[in-house]
Amino acid sequence: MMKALPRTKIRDQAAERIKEHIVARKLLPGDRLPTETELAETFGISRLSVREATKALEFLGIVRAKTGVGLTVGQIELPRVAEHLGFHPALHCADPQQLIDSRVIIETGVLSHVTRRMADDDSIRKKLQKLVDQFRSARDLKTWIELDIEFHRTLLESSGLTPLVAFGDLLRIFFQRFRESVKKAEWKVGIDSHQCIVDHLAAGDVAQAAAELRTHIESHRERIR
Amino acid sequence: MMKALPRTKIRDQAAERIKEHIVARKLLPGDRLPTETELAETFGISRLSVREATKALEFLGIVRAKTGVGLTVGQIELPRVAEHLGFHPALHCADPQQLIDSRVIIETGVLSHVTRRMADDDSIRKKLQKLVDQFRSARDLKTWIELDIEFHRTLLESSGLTPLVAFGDLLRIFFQRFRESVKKAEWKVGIDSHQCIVDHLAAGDVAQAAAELRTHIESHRERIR
DNA sequence: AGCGATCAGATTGTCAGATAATCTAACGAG
DNA sequence: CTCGTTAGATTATCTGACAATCTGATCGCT
Repeated sequence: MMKALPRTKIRDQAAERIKEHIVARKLLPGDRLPTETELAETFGISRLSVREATKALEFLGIVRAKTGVGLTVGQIELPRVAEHLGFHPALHCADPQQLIDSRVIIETGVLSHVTRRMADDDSIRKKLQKLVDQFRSARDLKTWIELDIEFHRTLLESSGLTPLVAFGDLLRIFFQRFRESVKKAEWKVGIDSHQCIVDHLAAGDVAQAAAELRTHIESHRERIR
Repeated sequence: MMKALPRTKIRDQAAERIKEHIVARKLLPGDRLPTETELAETFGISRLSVREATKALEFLGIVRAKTGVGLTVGQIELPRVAEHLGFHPALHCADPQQLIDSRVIIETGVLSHVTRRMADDDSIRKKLQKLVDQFRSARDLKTWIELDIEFHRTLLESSGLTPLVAFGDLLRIFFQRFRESVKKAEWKVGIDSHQCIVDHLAAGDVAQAAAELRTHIESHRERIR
């Protein structure tokens, strides 16, 4: 199996060896890996150092650990990785205008997928409509924010494109503080926009829905300049 | 500072708290974090459990540790992430068709930004053209792949929207294996597509450039079904 | 005064030994 | 046959400790 270790940080070497083991054996998600104790013996290191390595790999989904059972090969899910993209300088230091532009591109870009799926599944329209109705009867900023977020997320989800849902979630985190500065009158406009977007989508009119959505998202532009 | 912990895996909670701390304090790369011992005291857990959390974060670059000094904030570096994720594409859990759709949306979505900037800065066109020329004179798969990646990345970069560049880099990691199965004749078609895209962009024709780019990216669709 | 060497203190890296928590399979009772 | 219990296996977390590395302060020499 694997041979004992040379240099650098012991846990990093262990992590590399585990990866090598997975590749060499052509292991797939769900396949069993040696136990922590076995790995510790094989590498000639402490079990806790093995754990440091496996927790690192586990963070990315490469390895799965189950108490009482053992270690298995995991799988790498894009949304989980995307989640941490928030610590990438491009997001962390992003210009607010870029956040707006990025949201516009993503959200208008998925609309053709939304309308196509909406044509087959009316529950999509119903779900969005329900959010608009809830928004209309909401009375405080906190709820408006939650419902606005929910609406836009549901829109992305309705496309079925999980990578973009993940990315939208990420942008949302950085966008949060801008929502908090929206005035009461502007939230009312926002409700009408959401309704308008749902109506255009229901009619299969991607271009009009996109135009409305763009205007809606860009309404933040002046306020956050 | 941070308060003591409730539930689930203790190390995972610790990792989340550390991330929250970084975000709440608006910490930047290089900024000091509490020491392992301090974190252990604050969270009311063992120092080794703190280490399991920090090693996980360190694997992605979010945290840096230096013997004798302490912990600092790091940042996500996608080449490092790519290395970790790319070692065994069989572990990737991302629907290929969704990757294609997402790429189409992102890359066509930035084109109006590219043409606008290209009108003011001819070096953008020159840079893209140079990549096409290099592509045309390349003779092996590895170089074709590199240049294709470089072209698409440059396209995103040319928009000036750094969040989308980072996200495009992430998508690329999951897309890598599909590039490797492209046949020689298809790479030649790819070269002409790149040229066509550059020409349309130079002419300020976003719609045509978008159509060509969509066709180019979607050329993968049948092969990776 | 400036430079280099040494040392003390701080912090991470790794370990040994141990108990707690969770899962699975086997066995026994109804 | 089904359900409950138990034993064994393995991960989750802990205490206590020493090793390795870094940084800043101090001292000695030129």
